[in-house]
Amino acid sequence: MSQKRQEIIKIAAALIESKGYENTKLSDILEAAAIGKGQFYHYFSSKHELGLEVLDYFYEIFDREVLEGILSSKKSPEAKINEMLQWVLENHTSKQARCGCIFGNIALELSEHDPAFSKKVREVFDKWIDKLSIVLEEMARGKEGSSCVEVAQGVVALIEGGIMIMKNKQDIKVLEDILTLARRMIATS
Amino acid sequence: MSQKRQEIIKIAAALIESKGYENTKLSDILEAAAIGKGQFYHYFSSKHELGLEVLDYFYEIFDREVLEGILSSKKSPEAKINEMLQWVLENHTSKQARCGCIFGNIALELSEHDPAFSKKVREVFDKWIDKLSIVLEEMARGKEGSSCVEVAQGVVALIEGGIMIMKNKQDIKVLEDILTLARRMIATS
Amino acid sequence: MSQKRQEIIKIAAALIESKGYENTKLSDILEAAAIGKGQFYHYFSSKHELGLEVLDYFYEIFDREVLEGILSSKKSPEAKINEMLQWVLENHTSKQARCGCIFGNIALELSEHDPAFSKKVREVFDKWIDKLSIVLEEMARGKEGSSCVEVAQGVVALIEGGIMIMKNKQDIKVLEDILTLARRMIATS
Amino acid sequence: MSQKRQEIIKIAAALIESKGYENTKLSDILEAAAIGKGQFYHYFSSKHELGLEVLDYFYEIFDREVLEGILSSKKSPEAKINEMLQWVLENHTSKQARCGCIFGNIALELSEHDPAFSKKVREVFDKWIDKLSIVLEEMARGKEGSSCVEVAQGVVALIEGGIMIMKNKQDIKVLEDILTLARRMIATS
DNA sequence: GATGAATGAGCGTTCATTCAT
DNA sequence: CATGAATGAACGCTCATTCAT
Repeated sequence: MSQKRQEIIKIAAALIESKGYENTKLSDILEAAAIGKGQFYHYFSSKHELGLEVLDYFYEIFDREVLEGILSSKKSPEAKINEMLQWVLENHTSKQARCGCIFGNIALELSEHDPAFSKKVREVFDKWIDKLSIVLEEMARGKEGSSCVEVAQGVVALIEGGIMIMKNKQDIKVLEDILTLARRMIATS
Repeated sequence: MSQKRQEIIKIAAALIESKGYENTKLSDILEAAAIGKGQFYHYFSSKHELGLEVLDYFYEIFDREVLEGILSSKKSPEAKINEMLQWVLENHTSKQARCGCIFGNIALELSEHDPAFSKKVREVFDKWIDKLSIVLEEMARGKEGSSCVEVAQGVVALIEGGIMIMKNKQDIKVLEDILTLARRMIATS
Repeated sequence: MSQKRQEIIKIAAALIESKGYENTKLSDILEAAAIGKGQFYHYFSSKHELGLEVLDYFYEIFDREVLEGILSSKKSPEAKINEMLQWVLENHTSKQARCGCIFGNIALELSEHDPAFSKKVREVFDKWIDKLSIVLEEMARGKEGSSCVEVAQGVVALIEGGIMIMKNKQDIKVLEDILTLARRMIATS
Repeated sequence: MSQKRQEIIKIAAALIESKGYENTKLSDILEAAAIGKGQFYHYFSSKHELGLEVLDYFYEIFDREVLEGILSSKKSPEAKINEMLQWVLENHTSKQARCGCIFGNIALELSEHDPAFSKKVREVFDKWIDKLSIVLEEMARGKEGSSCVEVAQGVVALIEGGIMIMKNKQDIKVLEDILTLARRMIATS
């Protein structure tokens, strides 16, 4: 994979994360990347393709850091949950509650009319719920309770909804409170 | 208020709910309402103004049916919670899990660059959390537990996140499961 | 002539004088006159017709006050010239150098593509030059000098050009200086 | 500067000179230049920007040919005046008295509502009066008379007013007569 | 590989005028 | 007489994409 191509993806990712896909114009990307139109269309067949690559880029980070790095580690399930929630909080704290979740944003912005984006986002949520569900399973050994998949889905939904409200209020405290509830949801499941 | 104006708002509301604000072109609205450009601008000063009216339109329904009709009724808090969750489920079932929550959609689509939309959405969430929190207070009399406001916020986040995932998966079952968790979140708070 | 019609002309005249013909929208006129579209089109067949009436309205004032009231009076030619120049200065002083000459404005704004406007403006200038020329003739009895018509035309041109520069600079002093030169131009002709 | 850009400016200049700024539609320019909308907006950010460039284009010609080429030359003041007046006459003769003065036209069409245009026109008039005043000063050494600046302003006003009347009458003779008066105004100052 | 000039369908908006009541 | 809803052509402008060099 060309290095320039990766650089373009990274630059576009930052723009799309903070401004949204439609609202990030190709000219914004070209300017930020300091390249011409010809170079862009040499690396990508369309803005749409770049968008999918950007989604992949975010997915790779999320997969490496959270799904693999945290949820698939050798630590105790409790520690894994803790670290995941901590990761979420830190991620949005560093962006000052401004960006929202890129997957949720894309889900709502483009899912409806673009099956390719929709599919990718669905895979992210599915995999997240799946991995989380396995961790919950570890915790739940021998205990009664709801289906771990459903709880995992609930935790993801709670986090996504929390991020949405946090972004709308521009207040990181919303997310902190939500994560506390996520902990309890897991504990009482 | 003119009847035609109301009709345009209603038609636009349906389009915006299912396609999003930016992706609903003025020409879509004109075609659906069978009117000309001039007539549109006779009733509205801009697409933006229409968008705000559409948000008001949804808020009025939500306020009348849920915030006032259900959460402010004389029934038991348990019944009110039940009816609210039921309303949410029915609302999205009737739309076949296709639209998502109009407030959440707008929140993510426009919050960032349009303060007017952002403010209206914030008010909806705030009022919903506030009313729900009062109901939770009624239920919690004498009991220990988390702050009702935070739990209410969590319930709203859970529902919003659940609707987002439901829409992305195009599967109403997601929402059913999420609402079950919402019940438990309230019960164990 | 209907009184309402006259009222509309007067209101439109004020708007057109200060904002120009094209830049005065029909809706501005309707609002200022507090009438509906139907009433307007009852009295006038088009904006264009109103424009011509407005030009007539200004011409009537100019004719009554200057061409007849001053230039055709029984006073000495010197007094008549003096009063005419004084009238010009007072007219623009009261409007704070903001409007320019309505005839000059229309001449430049519409002459090119609208023969009807062009013709009316031409008549105003012709009649002004003509009347002024007669006064100059009275003064010149027995003296040598340029043709009075040409001097009259020069005085009118000087005044119009002076008003143009005055408006552009938004400075009434320009006009004062110009009128001094007009006096000398007449004296030395 | 791109050659195409210059070509567009030149074509637009001819249209705007003869039809006015507002009355020259973008589509007229595109058609005359045989280009598409996209190309236009590749070179200019707006019609407004083009308008200012067109004004600059005319100013450069005027500055090079008249302000510098004639008024700042080493010839006698009398010759300079003569050549300037001759330039004005030839300029309008070649355009068959149809266009008027572009600076005067813009002054009256846009001065009021567009400060950028107004400022540029003001600078043209100021510089013209200034340069002319210096020439008049040369002529006046040792003689009594009015302030040269005021006379210069009067000459410019006379010319501008004369062009206006010439355009309205579509008759170059008006301008010839006016220029004769301008000569006398200078001689008797 | 790389440039940026060129394309053109589509956007939201304006506004004089017409027409049903 | 009067209303104001309705029309629709035209406007300036956007922007992803294509193409000649």
